[in-house]
Amino acid sequence: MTPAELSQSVLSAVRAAVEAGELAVAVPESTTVERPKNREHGDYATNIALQLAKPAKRAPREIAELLAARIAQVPGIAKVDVAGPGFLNITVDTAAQGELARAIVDAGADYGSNNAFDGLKINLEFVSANPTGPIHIGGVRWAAVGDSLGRILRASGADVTTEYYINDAGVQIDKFGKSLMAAANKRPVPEDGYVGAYINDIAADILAEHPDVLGMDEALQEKIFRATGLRLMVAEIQRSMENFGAHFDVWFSETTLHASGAVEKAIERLREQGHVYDDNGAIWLRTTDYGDDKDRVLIKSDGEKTYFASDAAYYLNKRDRGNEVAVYMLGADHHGYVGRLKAIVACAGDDPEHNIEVIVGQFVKMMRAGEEVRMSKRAGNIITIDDVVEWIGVDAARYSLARSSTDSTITLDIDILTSHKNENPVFYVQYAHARMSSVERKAAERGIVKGEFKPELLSTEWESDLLGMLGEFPRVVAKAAEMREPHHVARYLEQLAGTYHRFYDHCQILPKGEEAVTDLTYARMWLAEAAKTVVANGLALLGVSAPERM
RNA sequence: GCGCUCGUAGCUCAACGGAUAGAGCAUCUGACUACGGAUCAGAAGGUUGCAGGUUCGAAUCCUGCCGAGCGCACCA
Repeated sequence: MTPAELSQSVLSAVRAAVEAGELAVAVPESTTVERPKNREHGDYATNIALQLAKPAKRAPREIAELLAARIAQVPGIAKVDVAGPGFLNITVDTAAQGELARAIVDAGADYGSNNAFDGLKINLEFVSANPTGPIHIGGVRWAAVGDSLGRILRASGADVTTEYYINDAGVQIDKFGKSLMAAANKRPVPEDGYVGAYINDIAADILAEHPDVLGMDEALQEKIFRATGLRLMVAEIQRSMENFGAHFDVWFSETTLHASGAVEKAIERLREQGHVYDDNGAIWLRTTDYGDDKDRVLIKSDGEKTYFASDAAYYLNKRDRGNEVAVYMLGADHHGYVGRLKAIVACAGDDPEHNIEVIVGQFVKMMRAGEEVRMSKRAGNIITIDDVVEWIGVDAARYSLARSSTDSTITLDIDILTSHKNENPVFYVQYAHARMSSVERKAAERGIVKGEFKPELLSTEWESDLLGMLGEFPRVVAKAAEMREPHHVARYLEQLAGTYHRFYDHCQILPKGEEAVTDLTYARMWLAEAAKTVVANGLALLGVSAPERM
C-alpha cells in the first residue's frame, strides 16, 4: 500500500459517498494523505473532510464519519479513526505496508521517478558566469542546485537540456584580454581590469602557446590575448564544472548569436509583433507593455547592440530549439532582470507565466574567524569552486549548497568546512548507506541469502516508521520537481537516514552469533535493501555519491 | 523614494494553510564481549521581528511598521 494508492482509496470513498447520495459535493481531483508527526494519529492522515466541509455545507466531523466507514472497508486498511476537527487517521495493515519493501527492491533505481512532466521539454540555464575568471562561491551554489534540479526534473519525466551561456561578446572580455596582455608585458593593470593569480597563470599559458607574441604589434597582441585567454578560461570553467559533477549539455556562446545574425532576426521578429520602436536614434523594445519598469534599448544610437538584445535573441533561440519552458537561475544581484526577461517572452507572443521561469537565489556568505569574508576580485581574495572542493570534497560541497532553499542566504563557516568535516549532514546520510552495504557484505560472508519475503513480520514501530518514510520518496521527488526546489530531497534523506539508523539500532537484521536464520531475518533484509535503494536514488538526484564504505 | 528577497532554538537551516513549529552543530546525562559508536536513548533550548486582518485552523495568505541583503543605464 503506497501513499498514492491510499489517496486514490480516499477519493474513491468520496465518490462512492456522493453516488450514494450521502454527500452533495464535487469530487476533488486529488487529495493528500500525509504521515502524521505523531504516530498516535495513525499511519496516515487526511484532511479531506475539513476541505469538503465548506462546499458540502456540512460539519467536518460528520463528513469524516461517513468517509471513515467506507475507507475502513478497503483491503489492506486496518482501522480509520476520526480525530480533532475532522482529520481521518488511517492505520494500514502490517502486511500491506510491508509489501512496499518488495515493490522498492523490484523497482530499483527507478523507484522515486514519476511522470509528472512527461513530454515537457525544459531548458535549464544556470551558472553562466562571465568567462573572465574562475567560478566563485556564488556560482558554485547554482552549479549544485541547478545540476540537481536537472536530475530531479528528468526523474519526473521532463526532457531537460542543461545549458551554460558564455558571455563571450562584450567589453568585459576586451578588458580581460587587455589585463592578460598587461600581465604578460609586466605592465600595470588597465583601468577596471582583472587582477589575481589566475591572470598571471593564464598569461603564462598564452606565452607558452605563443612564444613570440610579445614581439607583435599591439593590435595583434590584443587579439591573441583576448581569443586565447577566452578559450583557456572557458576550458578552465568546463573542467571545474565537470570536476564538480555538474554537467552541461550545451555550452552556448553569445558570439554565435551575433555571428549568425540571430540578433537582427530576433529584433525583426519582435518588430513584427509590434513592440519595437525607434526613438532618439536608438531602437527600443516596449517592455513596459508587459510590466517592466521602463522600455529597454535593443540597439544604441551608436549602432551597438545591447546585451539585452542578445538576451532576446537567446530566448528565441531556446524556443526555436523546441524548448517549451526556459528556466533561468539568477543570483539576487540580477533579480532586476526578471521583469525585462518576462517582457521579452510576452513581446515574442509567448506566455510569460508558462514559457519562462526565473529562479532568483540569494547569496552565499562566507565566515572566517567569526567575521564575514567580503570577496573582491580586486583584493584577490575570491573563494573559488576549486577551493571549496579542495577543502571539503565534491560530495560535502554539493550537499551543503543544495540542502537549503535558494530563497535563504546561506552562511558557510570556512573554519568549520576546513576542520570539522563530520559536521556536514551529508555524512550522516552517506553513513546510513555505508552501514546498509556493510550488512549486505556481512550477510554474503556468512552465506545468508535473502529468502521468501513475509511482509507481515515487519511489525515493530521502527520497521513501520522506516516503511512509511520509504513510501514518501516518490512524492518528495515530485514535489521537488514541481516546486523546482532540490533541497526537499536532501531534507528527506536526512529524515530517512535517521529513521534507518533507529531501525538499525533497535532491530537486529542478521542473526547474532550462532542464532538461526529466520523469516524475520529475510524480512528485515528486504527492508534494509529497500532503504539502501532509496538512499542511493536520493543521493543520485543530488549528484552525491553513495559509498559502500566510509 | 520605488521594487525584489528574507527575518524561525545560542549558531547553520527545515516545515503542500493542518494536530504538540522540527533537524544538525554547540551544552548536559546515559548506551556496545552480537550486523560499523561517523550511531542510538534522553535532557535543555521558541511570544516564528512587531501589530492588526482573513478562517474551523496562520511561521505560511493580506495590510502596516521595524530590521537585513540586493536592484532601479543608450553598462555588461
